[in-house]
Amino acid sequence: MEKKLGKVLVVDDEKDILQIVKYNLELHGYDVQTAENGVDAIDKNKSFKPDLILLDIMMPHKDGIQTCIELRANPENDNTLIIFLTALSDERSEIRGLELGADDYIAKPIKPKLLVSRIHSAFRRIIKDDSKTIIFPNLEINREKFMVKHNSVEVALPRKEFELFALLASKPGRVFLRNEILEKVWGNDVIVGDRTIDVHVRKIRQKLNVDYIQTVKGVGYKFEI
Amino acid sequence: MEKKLGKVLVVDDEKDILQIVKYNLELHGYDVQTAENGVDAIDKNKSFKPDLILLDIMMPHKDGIQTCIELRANPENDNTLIIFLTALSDERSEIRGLELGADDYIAKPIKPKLLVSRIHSAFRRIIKDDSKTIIFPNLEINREKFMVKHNSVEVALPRKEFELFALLASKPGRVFLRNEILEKVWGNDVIVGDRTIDVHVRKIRQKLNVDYIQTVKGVGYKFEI
DNA sequence: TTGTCGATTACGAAATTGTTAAGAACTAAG
DNA sequence: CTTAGTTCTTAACAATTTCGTAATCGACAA
Repeated sequence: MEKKLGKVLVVDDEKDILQIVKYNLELHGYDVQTAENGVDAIDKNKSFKPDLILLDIMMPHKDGIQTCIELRANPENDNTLIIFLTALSDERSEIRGLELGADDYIAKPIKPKLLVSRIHSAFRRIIKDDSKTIIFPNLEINREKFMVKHNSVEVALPRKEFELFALLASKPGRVFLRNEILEKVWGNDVIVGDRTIDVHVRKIRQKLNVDYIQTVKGVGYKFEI
Repeated sequence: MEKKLGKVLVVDDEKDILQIVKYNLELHGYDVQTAENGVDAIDKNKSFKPDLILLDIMMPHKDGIQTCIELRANPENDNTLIIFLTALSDERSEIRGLELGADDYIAKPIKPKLLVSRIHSAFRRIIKDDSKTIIFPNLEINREKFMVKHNSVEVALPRKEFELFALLASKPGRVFLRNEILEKVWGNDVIVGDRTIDVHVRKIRQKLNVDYIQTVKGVGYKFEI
């Protein structure tokens, strides 16, 4: 099964709309569930835990605004995006929705392409943070946390060691020439001896116990899982 | 001086619009600067470092789309929101803008209330993290009361210490560079000595007895429970 | 065997952070 | 406006960690 981009819960009382939206989002790789009213939406949110909720404002059994308020009241949903979806294209309700903690607003009638674009855009904001992490089985390198997690054990690497390791891991399998490493980790103008790199490599190997870094004689080093 | 909500750079070639937008945003507590074209915008972005850029699409000297591409190419602006502002209310350009990495889209003619709402909403996403109370086992950080409750004992921290601690705790595990800390706790224009951060860290450690703050040499500090 | 290249080790230099105390800058109360 | 009490910043020095080097060892190939 193809990996899904993210989970979206669509809430609207018109089945036609649910269908159109569901179809279009699934086409673009999202995992979609639907709800027909606010009560239903809050239930489905609990079980499905979507990343994003598309919420119609005008609905029987708890309208979208009320639903939004309730969702936002629960800190569990802090990271859930809420986008209102509504026929009321007047300024007032748009403002109200945004003030209530919604993240965006899409006016009906729905234009599929625009819808998908907005949702892509919304997701881009969510996943931006993860992009700074390089993940392998048993190994996680987080540039933001300056941390290497190896077999669920966090290992702290000093700056040079970390930068060297992260550089190699950024392109697994690719061999980095010694010159290249010097240039990227130490900078073009700093001059350090030949053994410096080796020593750092050694320290990394020592700290991780496993030999992720392989020597390519006469050439340089490469990262291999 | 009242504390500003955030920094906004408004880019448009029509001076009327710049004025209207600037006026309305300043009225609501934002720190606003303006630019009249893309080239100017990129300059001002460097010096002003806004949190959000309102970008007109149709402009002489580098249009908004091109400007957006250039801004997004620089990882320094990863956390800068970009909202397009344009008279082209057709679906096409809206999609294009969003695909390019813009975060939202506001159609002209500008309705001041709506504009302000959207911007509030956009900012809410940025500052979501420093809202209210951060809770961990045995530790509770309350931004409103400026209180830290540690093992059910309330500890009062002075402002700088509190802000520093709250900043680190807002993203547990993540390392904050010294620069980042200075910028966020002290502000971009204040210049303080090198040992200032250390001294504050020490005082926090002292008052809480437990070492929630860890040093990452050569990099910065991080919070870890 | 010998030469080359990387691995390893230990040590001193350099860089960075920790600690302390003093006084400057602020605040709140009178 | 003064005073008393905090809070903030700085500076000097101590402690620690990281960095780079040199010396030596080991593997491998010619």
